[in-house]
Amino acid sequence: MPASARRLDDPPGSAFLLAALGAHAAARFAERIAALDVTPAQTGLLRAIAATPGQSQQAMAQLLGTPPSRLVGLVDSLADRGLVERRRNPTDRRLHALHLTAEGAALAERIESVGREHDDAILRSLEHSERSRLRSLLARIAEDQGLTPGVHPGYRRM
Amino acid sequence: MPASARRLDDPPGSAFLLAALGAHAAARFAERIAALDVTPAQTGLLRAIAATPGQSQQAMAQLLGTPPSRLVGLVDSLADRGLVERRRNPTDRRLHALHLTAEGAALAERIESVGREHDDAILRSLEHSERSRLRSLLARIAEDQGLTPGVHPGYRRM
DNA sequence: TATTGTTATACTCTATAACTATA
DNA sequence: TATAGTTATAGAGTATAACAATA
Repeated sequence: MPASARRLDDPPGSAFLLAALGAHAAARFAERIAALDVTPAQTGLLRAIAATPGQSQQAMAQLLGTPPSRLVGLVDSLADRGLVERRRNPTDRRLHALHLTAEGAALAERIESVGREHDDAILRSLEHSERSRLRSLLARIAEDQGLTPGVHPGYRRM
Repeated sequence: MPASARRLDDPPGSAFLLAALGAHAAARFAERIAALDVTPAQTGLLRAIAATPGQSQQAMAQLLGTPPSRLVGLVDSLADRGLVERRRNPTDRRLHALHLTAEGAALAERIESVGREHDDAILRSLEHSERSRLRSLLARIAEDQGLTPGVHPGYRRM
């Protein structure tokens, strides 16, 4: 067997494993939350509003790393269902502060709970000690790579 | 602070970290190989052909988990550049066996080398012993979750 | 009649840039 | 004139299903 073919048959690197497993985890999560009739992007926005309510759409767009125009559609889709509110700032009427409604907060908690089930399903083959070791390794990489905690980088041009 | 808000401020689970880091790694890899004028999907196909040459497009589509119609465009894009060859089977002229050309094999090796640089960049914050521990944890999850080794699950409806 | 590969069509997602309303 | 948000438009990527060639 020629050297080139041998090399291509080699197992791919850890970064590839990470990408493959990440895509798998994301797809499985999307399936779970589809039962709640929300998309991953909507979920991330709900999470972000819950974590820091009252921000303007511009500020939120910057936090998530998305063009403001994309945020409009996401906010619309949640506002139409009464999950999110735009509150106009009386001082500067250009600003729309984002808040969860009571239903939005309730849904966010349901999603959080689905997330825990999802976590267990993905990590079921690891012991508890291994899970925390994995978690700390991943957290270190995420910090080193400059990822914003709790924000999926998929909002940035993918 | 109410309980609901506290919970939503909690760090997300490991599966979320995995998804976020995987998307990040995939995006950085896409940037690197853009210099070679190939996309991640093309890269995966080149890899698959290199690993198991001579397969029909149907067989390849099944291996990658993609509709055969999607494979046509990918193969076209590589064949137009002289990287991949369709060889018609004289016995059954419906079948097109996929092979790399010499240039295709050379490009596949360049990509492999870019992949190693990419790996180092993503994992630079970990010691060597930590990298192998991470690798073995990820490999176990991948196997438990039924991922085909060396194949990115993104070929399946995303 | 069944199968391989291809093409045609339509749909989803997204970014860019023009536009409005407020300041 | 500058900024927040919105709308319009166009492009990329993909799946579904119809189709042609071959068996």
